[in-house]
Amino acid sequence: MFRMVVERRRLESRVRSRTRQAIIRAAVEVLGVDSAASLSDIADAAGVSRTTVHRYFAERADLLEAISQDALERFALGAERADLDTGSAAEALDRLCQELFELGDVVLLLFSEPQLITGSEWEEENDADRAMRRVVERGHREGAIDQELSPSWVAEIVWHLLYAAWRHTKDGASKHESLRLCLHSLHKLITPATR
Amino acid sequence: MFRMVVERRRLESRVRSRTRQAIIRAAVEVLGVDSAASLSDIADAAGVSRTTVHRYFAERADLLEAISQDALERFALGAERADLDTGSAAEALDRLCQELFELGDVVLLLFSEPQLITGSEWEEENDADRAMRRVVERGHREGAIDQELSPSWVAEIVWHLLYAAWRHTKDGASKHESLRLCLHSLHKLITPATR
DNA sequence: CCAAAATGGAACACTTCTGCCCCAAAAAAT
DNA sequence: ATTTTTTGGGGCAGAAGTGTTCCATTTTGG
Repeated sequence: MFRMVVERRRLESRVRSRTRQAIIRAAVEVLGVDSAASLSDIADAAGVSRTTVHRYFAERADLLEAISQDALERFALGAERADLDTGSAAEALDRLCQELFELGDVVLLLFSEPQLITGSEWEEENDADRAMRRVVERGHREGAIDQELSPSWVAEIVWHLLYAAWRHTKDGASKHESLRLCLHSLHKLITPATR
Repeated sequence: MFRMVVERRRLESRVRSRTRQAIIRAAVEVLGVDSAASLSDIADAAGVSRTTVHRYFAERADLLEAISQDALERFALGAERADLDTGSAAEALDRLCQELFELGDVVLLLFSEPQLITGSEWEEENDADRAMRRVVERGHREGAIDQELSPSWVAEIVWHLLYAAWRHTKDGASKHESLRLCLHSLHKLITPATR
């Protein structure tokens, strides 16, 4: 009896959490194309009524906040999956890029909607950035990454290369080719100058 | 008598053209920060009444169109000033970057408001892109630019490096240091791999 | 100084989006 | 099978932005 009461509301029901995810994903997709899209547009894309959207996210700002959170979590998960402490720094950075490349639509949205990343949780270094910094510092020590390039600049570049690659796919290039170009460019960039 | 009539409306009066410029510049600045800014915001930033904005640009879309045109012209002017046929391809590309870097706020806006570059005039290669392509092709012939990197990819990268550099300044870095990093990164990127 | 050009301010109707409410229907859980 | 959960649709009031008009005022140019 007690168990029932306690467990009943501990987590969201699967139905609700699936619906919530669907709305967030749809929002990312739609807002990526038109950052001024209305909640109706998002609801349609999610295959849900506008009423339902409001049930999950009372105000538009709440939805945006949720998108922001979701993005951070997905970035963190990608960084984790990249298993950065294995192999050379260059290889680790490669794997990180490959993981983050999968999140292209999120990257696209964050670039085209800078308002989203003005929250306090973006002020401090997020998990992906922290992961990048660690790899770059390791690369510096191991002599695999140009010392002229600060970790923050490398991070900036990585995000932009990912963005560029993703845009390249939107222009018709294959995902594989785009990712290849992205990694090739990154390699040349970070390789220390031969002297 | 005839001459007066003919010349009177051949061009806009200096007053009008100055006001028009002020509105466009203000719009670029304001929309770069918040792409959903209202016409009132833009009018305020331009030091002009909303009525006046409407006098110059009947609809919001007309203002956006004007911004788009203005951007194209400024890019073209930058490409022209870069004097691309002088010196090595790498040097020419450097100069082009330096010119375009001056247009940071425009680049910022175009990246954060992709809707702006969906017009037909952006479909075809614009002057800056064409200029880049020519330089890259020259670099390929002269062996100064990695043949693996297609002109379109180099162009994509250049825009992103410029954008990254401009964002870097928004994060507190000096313009000079940002530009230096941008050019340094570009050099490493385009230099053919030593084999 | 005078006429024309350019601007500012206020008001107006119109549209769109938003946030909220209620109730009936559908889906899921027990 | 029935009870709870979740959803859809409709309506409604309020906010905000837009496009337009009219008139008074300022600025410009001759």
